[in-house]
Order: sequence, then C-alpha cells, then structure tokens
Amino acid sequence: MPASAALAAPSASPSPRRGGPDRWPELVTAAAELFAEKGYEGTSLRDVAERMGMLKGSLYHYINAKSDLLVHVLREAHERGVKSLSAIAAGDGPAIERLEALVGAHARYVCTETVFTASFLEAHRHLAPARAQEFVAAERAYRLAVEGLIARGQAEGSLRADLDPKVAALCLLGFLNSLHDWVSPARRLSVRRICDHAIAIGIDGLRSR
Amino acid sequence: MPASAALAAPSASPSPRRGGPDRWPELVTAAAELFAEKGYEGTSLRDVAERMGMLKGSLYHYINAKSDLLVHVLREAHERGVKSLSAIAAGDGPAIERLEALVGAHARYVCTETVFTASFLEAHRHLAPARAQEFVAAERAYRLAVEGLIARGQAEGSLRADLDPKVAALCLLGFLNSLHDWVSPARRLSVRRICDHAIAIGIDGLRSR
DNA sequence: TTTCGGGCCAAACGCGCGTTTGGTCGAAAG
DNA sequence: CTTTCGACCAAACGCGCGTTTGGCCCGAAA
Repeated sequence: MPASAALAAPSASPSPRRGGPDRWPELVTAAAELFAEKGYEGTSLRDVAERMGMLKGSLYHYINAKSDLLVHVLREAHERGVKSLSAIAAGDGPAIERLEALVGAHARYVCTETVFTASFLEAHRHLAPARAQEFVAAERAYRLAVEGLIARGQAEGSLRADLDPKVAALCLLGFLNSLHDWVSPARRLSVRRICDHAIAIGIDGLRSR
Repeated sequence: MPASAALAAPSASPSPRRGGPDRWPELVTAAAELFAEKGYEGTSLRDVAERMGMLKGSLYHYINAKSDLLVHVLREAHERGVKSLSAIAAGDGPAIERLEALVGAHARYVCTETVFTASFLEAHRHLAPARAQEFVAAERAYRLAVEGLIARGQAEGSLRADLDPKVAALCLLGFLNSLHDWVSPARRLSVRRICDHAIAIGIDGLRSR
C-alpha cells in the first residue's frame, strides 16, 4: 500500500531501530482525545503539543500536516471497530441473528470507544476528498453489508418486507451512530442497558410480526 | 424578554421606520445556508458578506459578533420546528397516536428544513454556555415531552414496558435527528417514503406485541 | 573518542480570521 | 433646500493559526 506508507510516521513507526521513546501511539491517542473534546478545527496543534509536553513545531517530526493526525486517528478507529463489525456481518447463520449481533456490537463500540468514534462523524468535512476516499469506501462497504443482511433477513421471512433495505440500513446505522451524542455524558447508564435498548428499537422495528 | 431584545438586529428589525432594504431575514437565511454547507467554524464572515453582496465589515451594522448569526439561525430553527412538534406532543388522544404523529412530523421537519436543522447539532460546541442555555432548555423540554409520551404509552399498554422511557426517548430523538446526515444528498427518495421508514423503525420497535 | 542523526527547542513566517474605525452616498424628514 | 441618518465601503488592526527553518542535545554506532 504505497499511498498508505507515504502517510505513515516519517521514521518512528516504520523504523524503531533504536530504543528511542517512539511516542507515535501516544500522539495519535492525544489527537483523538482532543478531536473528540473540541472537534478537529477547534483543536490547535498547540493543544496537541501541550498534551505531549512539547512545542507545536516539534510535532512536524511526526507529521507533515495537521490533517495527517486526523487520517491516522481515523485509521485507528477503523482498525478497532469496523473490521470486527464487518466480520460479524460476513459470518454465517440466520440473517436476523447476525444482524442482532451486529447491532449489539456496533452499539457497544460506539458507547465504549467514544474517543475514536467522535472523529468519524466530522471527518469528511475536514478532509480533502482524495484523502477521505479511503474511509468513505470502507463506510460504504460496511453499509452495503448491513443492507445485504437486511435483504437476506427479508428473504428468510424474519424481517418485514415492506421496507427498502437501503433506507433501512441507513436508518439503522444513523441511529446507532447517534448514540454517541448522548452516551458519554450520561455515564450512569450501563453500556449493557443502552445496547439492550438499541437492539430493541433498532431490530424490533424491522422484525416481521 | 430583555435578554432577547439585546440580541435582536440593532435597528433593522425592531425599527424599520423607513422603507429601506431591511435585509435582516436575507442575512439569517444566508448564514443558515452557509452554516449547513460548511459548518459554523468553516464559514467566514467574508463568505456571508459575499453571499449578501457586501463586504464583511458591513455585516457589523446587523450584528455585534459572528455568534449572533448562529443564535438567530437557531432561533429561526426553533421557531419553525420545535414549537409545532411540542404542540403535537402536548395534544390529546392515545399516546401512541400522538407519538406516531410526532415521529412523522419530526422526520418530515428534518428532511425538509435541512438548512436550519444542520446548525442545531454543532451549536452547543460553538456557543458560550450562557448563550446556549436558551436552546439547551428548549431541547430538554422537548425531550421530556417525548419521554412523558412514551411513559404514558406504556401505562396505556400500547408500548412495551421493558424499556426505560428516558433512554427510549434519547434513542428515538437521536435517530430522528440522524436522518439529517444522509437525506439531503440522496434526494431521489421522497420525503414521504423516508418518514414511513422512520415511523416503522422508530415506533414499531417500541410497540408492545 | 569521534561521528551521526533522531528528537526536540526557539523563533519566525505568511495568512486569514473576527473585529474596529472613519468616511461616503443617497434618500427620507423638516 | 438643507439636514439627518441608516446602509454600506475601504482600509486597517491584532491575533492565533498551520507551517518552516536552523540549531542544540544526547545516546547509540563506529
């Protein structure tokens, strides 16, 4: 993946030949946290550098531009979440059971990895189309998987057939992602309980009667 | 409302004594459109002025600060939508019927008034807490109304009783607002059909069996 | 012991932002 | 006809941003 390698950490991650600090993972985490707190545009490189205990100019030994941080945060988010979710969607067994597992896992991810989820929503706006393409494609593939799962559930008779699979998938994923807007402040609710509600509302609305 | 009057247009709206242009409504609309397109921080006053056919400094005859534009856009959004929605929630009749009407109206609003809906989501981040309070309170009141409607539906036996009304209300409203993220680009779908899906997924997941 | 280079500092750069100031012009008011 | 005043122009302000440059320091390599 040449395009990806060009974006990697200039020397830390690919060649940690010496036992140096290699604070690259720390950088991505710090950026993710700040992006989640204050948004991408609301976060200055001075903020990031301050959290790392260095000056903003020093960050350019790890990145070539601020947007590199966003790209790597999104990669991390994708690595942690979307991959395992896609695996569930691509599994076998009755479609409705896979869909139920998928909704639960997706809800759990959004409620748990709140920091990395946050960047996904506003990412497309702040990334040049060429750099966003990578994530748009992944998101689209995931959506198509859910769409196929819904269509299969309809064919199996477990899901109501009067809904358009595409629209239903968009509704379902939009709903699951919207959990992020209110779960983190209201931490009194257990993640388990939120997932139960998500499955109830998300799945039972699709189920045939 | 003294605090509100202090934020009103300095002289155009409250005292159009002469038959001047009075481009205040045009300004709010232009700001709303740009905020929806590029976000609040992504929109510069130069952008707004350009759409009005004037220079950015001239805007200060209508506003005292950029954030005034956001406040007035949010007021307009509230005026157009939340008021009528709250009226539906406060009506009479079976709770489930009111809830169904509410979901349909909310979905229709989000799909139709896309420009004004957009600012609501990112507003709290860019507004000082004191200025956001007005909208946070309105949003909270609306949420509580939905919450009460769900609780009443449970008491009437039309809605399943194993869900927490508060969590269910948060899920439902989050879902409805999330429609905004994808309805505008995919304009091929009729608003009517999207509302049908929203009601199906949003309501039928709550309905008792 | 010298060399080398990664990791960071210190200082500056240009730019666009929100905001301010003072002035111009034309139409309504007297 | 003169005055008044709102609507807008023209130009500048300070600031913080992302980014660049040059150099220092110190541990590992030779």
